[in-house]
Amino acid sequence: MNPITLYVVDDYLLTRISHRRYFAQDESIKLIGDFSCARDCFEQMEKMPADVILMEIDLPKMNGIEATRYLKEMYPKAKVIIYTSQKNEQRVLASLACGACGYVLKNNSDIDLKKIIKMVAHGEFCMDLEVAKSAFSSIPIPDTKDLENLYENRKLKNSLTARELQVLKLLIDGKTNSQIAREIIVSTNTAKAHVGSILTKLSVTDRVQAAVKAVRANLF
Amino acid sequence: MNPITLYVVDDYLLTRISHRRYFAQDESIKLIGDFSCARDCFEQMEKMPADVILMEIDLPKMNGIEATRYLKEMYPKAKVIIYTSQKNEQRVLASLACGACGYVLKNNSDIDLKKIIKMVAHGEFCMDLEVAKSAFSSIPIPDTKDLENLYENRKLKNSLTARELQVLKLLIDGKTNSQIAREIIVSTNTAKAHVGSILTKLSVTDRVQAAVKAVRANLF
DNA sequence: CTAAAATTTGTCCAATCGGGTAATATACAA
DNA sequence: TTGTATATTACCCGATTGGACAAATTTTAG
Repeated sequence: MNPITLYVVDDYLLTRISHRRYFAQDESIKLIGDFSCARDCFEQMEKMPADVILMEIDLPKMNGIEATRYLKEMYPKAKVIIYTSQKNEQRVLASLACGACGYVLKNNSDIDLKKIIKMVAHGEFCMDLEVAKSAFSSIPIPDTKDLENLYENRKLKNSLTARELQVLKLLIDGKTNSQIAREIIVSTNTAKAHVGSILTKLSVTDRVQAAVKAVRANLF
Repeated sequence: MNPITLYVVDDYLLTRISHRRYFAQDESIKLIGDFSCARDCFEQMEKMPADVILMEIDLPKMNGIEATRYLKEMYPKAKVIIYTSQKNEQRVLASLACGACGYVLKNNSDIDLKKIIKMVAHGEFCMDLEVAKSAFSSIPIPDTKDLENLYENRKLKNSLTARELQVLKLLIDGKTNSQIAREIIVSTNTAKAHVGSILTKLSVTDRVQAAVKAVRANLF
């Protein structure tokens, strides 16, 4: 089995040196380069792409999240692991959205970075449990009893007709009844009627509540 | 080091048998019980809590996601790994919200379940990369350049005064101007004025758009 | 084919909304 | 101390909204 090739991007020299030591006597992971900024890493990736990139977020010029997005776009097979000291929820979510395959905290002496790198290289996604907790805390707990309608968007969607869904989407865009009417080429009265039945079906009393309910249910 | 204790919950007998074999000759992971339904697992947990529970989702009576929520409530230290064959996005999100520490696909011959169990027991969060991709696909990619305002909810929040935020929250609940006025004990005119400046600051033209923008930005 | 559901349009009316303009009071910072 | 931002209230007006009721046409499903 070929060793896993690894790049490290971290602007702090001592961190890079410590990484070099840490991976030096390892057979299965080969640290083939370390960089103080994203651009240097990109250049090297062109010449010799690595399997895994260990990425700090706080970097000069281009930050690690942006760099992750770029790397995933250019090298979809490359695995980026965020390795930083903050577990800011926004940053975690942004990292996940940008395609990071892991998020590990520096100030966690307890973890085995090598094992995580191997797991990620092997097709797993890994995070510190602590990070996962804070990142997933914003996911609402659904009605766990009904597996088919966990987040009830299907229930909602199913209760509305195709036309009503179309109208609801426009309603969410903030359109008035007459604007909606113009868009779907019916009379204002018709648009009003559709909105009316949407309100009834969603059991709300006005379009604001309807819009919020739909957005919260992730209908659009 | 003590071996990791493990329970398996899966209603399919052959799966349980195959697990027994799989973990039989392992020193570091001790499979100390397997159950065909959640209730049996709960009973046993009372007598002897396990470190890790491997949980199918599709179970008779109580499903695995509900069971996960229950277990995390009763035994916060226990680690639940969802082990199932579907990667339905809703189910993944629900599992994460309910505190699962992992989500592994059955039909992935390539993975090393033992390694994952060890990682999870050790305080990591693990998922198949495939699962992660589908689950995180709904997270919007933020403005990656501005680390401080990744999801611009802070930007939004900062531009509004405390009073306006209070009004915005009520607006999102679908309250009318006069209802808002009653709640914060001011005149209807005042409430109207606040709503007006909210609309201006969010650069939208009506309260529906304001509500949607606020909800989308995860302001509430 | 037939019954049910969805789509369409209309009218009336009271309530609500958003914009504009303006004035007063207060608190906080330069 | 002197602004600048915030909070408060008021009035007017046209546009929009939601409820209620009624009815025609089209589509869909049994």
